[in-house]
Amino acid sequence: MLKVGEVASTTETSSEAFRARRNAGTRDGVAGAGMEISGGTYLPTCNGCFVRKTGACPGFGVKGDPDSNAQRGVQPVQSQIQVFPARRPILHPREEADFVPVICSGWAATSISLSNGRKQIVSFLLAGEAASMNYLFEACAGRAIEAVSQVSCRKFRRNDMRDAVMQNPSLVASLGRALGEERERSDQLSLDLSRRSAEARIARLIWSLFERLRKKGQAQDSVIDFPVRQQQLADATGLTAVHVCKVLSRFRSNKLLRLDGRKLTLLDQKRLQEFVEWR
Amino acid sequence: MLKVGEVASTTETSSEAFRARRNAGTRDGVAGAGMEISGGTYLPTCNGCFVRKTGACPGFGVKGDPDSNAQRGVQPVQSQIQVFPARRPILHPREEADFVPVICSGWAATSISLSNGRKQIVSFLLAGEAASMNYLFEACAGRAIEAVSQVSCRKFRRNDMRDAVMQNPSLVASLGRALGEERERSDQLSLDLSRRSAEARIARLIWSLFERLRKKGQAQDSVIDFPVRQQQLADATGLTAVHVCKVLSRFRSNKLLRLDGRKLTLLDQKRLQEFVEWR
DNA sequence: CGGATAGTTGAGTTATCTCAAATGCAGTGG
DNA sequence: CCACTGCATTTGAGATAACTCAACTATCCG
Repeated sequence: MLKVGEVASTTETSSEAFRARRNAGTRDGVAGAGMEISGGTYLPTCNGCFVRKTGACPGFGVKGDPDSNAQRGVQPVQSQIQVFPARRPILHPREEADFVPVICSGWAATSISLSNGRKQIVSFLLAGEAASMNYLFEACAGRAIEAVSQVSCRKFRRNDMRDAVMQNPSLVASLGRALGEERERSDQLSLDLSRRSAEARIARLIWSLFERLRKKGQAQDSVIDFPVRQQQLADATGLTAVHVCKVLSRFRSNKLLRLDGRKLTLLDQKRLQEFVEWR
Repeated sequence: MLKVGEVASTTETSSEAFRARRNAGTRDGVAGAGMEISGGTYLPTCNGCFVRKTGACPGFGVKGDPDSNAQRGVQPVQSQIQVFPARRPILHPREEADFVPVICSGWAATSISLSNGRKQIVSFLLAGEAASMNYLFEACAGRAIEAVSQVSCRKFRRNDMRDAVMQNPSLVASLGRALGEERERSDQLSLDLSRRSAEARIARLIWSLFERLRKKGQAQDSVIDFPVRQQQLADATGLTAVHVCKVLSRFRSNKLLRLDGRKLTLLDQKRLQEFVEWR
């Protein structure tokens, strides 16, 4: 069983962890945000990310998986899976890494920082998301990745991964779509930071995280796990932690949402969504 | 001779314009910012962009061009070249275009807008720059492109272009590098918008534009053509035109730069560069 | 239980915005 | 060549969203 800090190097061996998860996960048809084992250890809970389609993920290279390319004779790409406790760095901003990092469970964040400590979180990464398609080509210089909640992260060998994608037109198409989504998000981030009010930025961030989890089947009704600190919300919205706090309490008193423990409940999706589209 | 608004469809025919330019351009070894013809018409002045390496640009598919893949038997990709007057839209934000736009001469800007008119310029495009590598895969939904100065823009058929790139490993590598640069720039933009002062944003923008032109050999000493309006500087830095004006006049009175007519002179590169690295 | 981390609240400051009026500059038509 | 129009820039005065600082409380974790 995989413990915090342990590394499992693998081409196809450590897929037991995945198989265990998948069985547990599909038992009731709902994928939870993380399966807690005695002692707070989490197992991967992703439903498969971009890599799954390539047939390169050992977690899904299992016979009979309809989404897997295993049957088509694609070889899994060598990878390591590794577990990080919350708030720990996963990848340093100047690390010349030759791998593609993928979040298998938990929440992570990618950020860039000024030397005076000021920081911008560029994106949150949820279970089943590659950090960025850019890693297929080269390390994202300057970007740090850190764990928000406890995270398990799989690192695929870049060159093998890239070649596997390039030789398959339908994967190239997926790559293009993924790159497009990244671009769209980063455009919207710029627009948020420059032209939207603090309220709108926070509402939009929360809404988009909720939507992403909902699409993965990880929202129960209108409540989601929300391990993000206010300081991190501030880093993601270009605000101050103090100001985030004030806006959030305004939201609370307006009955837009509830946020306690590490659970987030959307109480008035309609009004919240107005922020998303406008202002 | 190509006039404003005219369209030249071509696979390799309209390369005369390019050949003319190249001859003129290389006469004294310096590429000017635009070759003025009687009546204010400009001809392309790029030194070749990403597309040149693919051998797909008819402007450079000429025998004996060492950078060209023409000798290696690569077919030029079908394209149209088109001239736009300053301040005119080149590509509408929701246009489902099946081509890759490349700026052959002049300045353009890509931007995204809110429905209330607020706007963020995501990048300036200089002669010899593709609008974004994303266009190789799909249209950049939501992004508008508009001419800043007079622009000539070549549009390559997307699918042919993409296939040409994908089947050549060294082009894939260039693509990766280009995507990385785009990511880096958009990361830095977010960081600017959220965490840097108005002074720093403007100084950095000006500095980076200057550097890009200098690398293309389009800076005479420390002066460049600078067709950008203050409103556009504001749209690019997330500020107000009024505030941009105030910051610029502070820069002027501090003898950091001169900016009149449509010429920009950097008077104190050292002090300006301090903004670039810090704050 | 104690120390560290995270969140809350209030008071005062400031960078940037909005509004408005004045100036300059380029292009147009007579 | 001139008056006229429309856009870009400049400048000042006042408003405000978000910031900083600081003290306090709540929560987490060993």
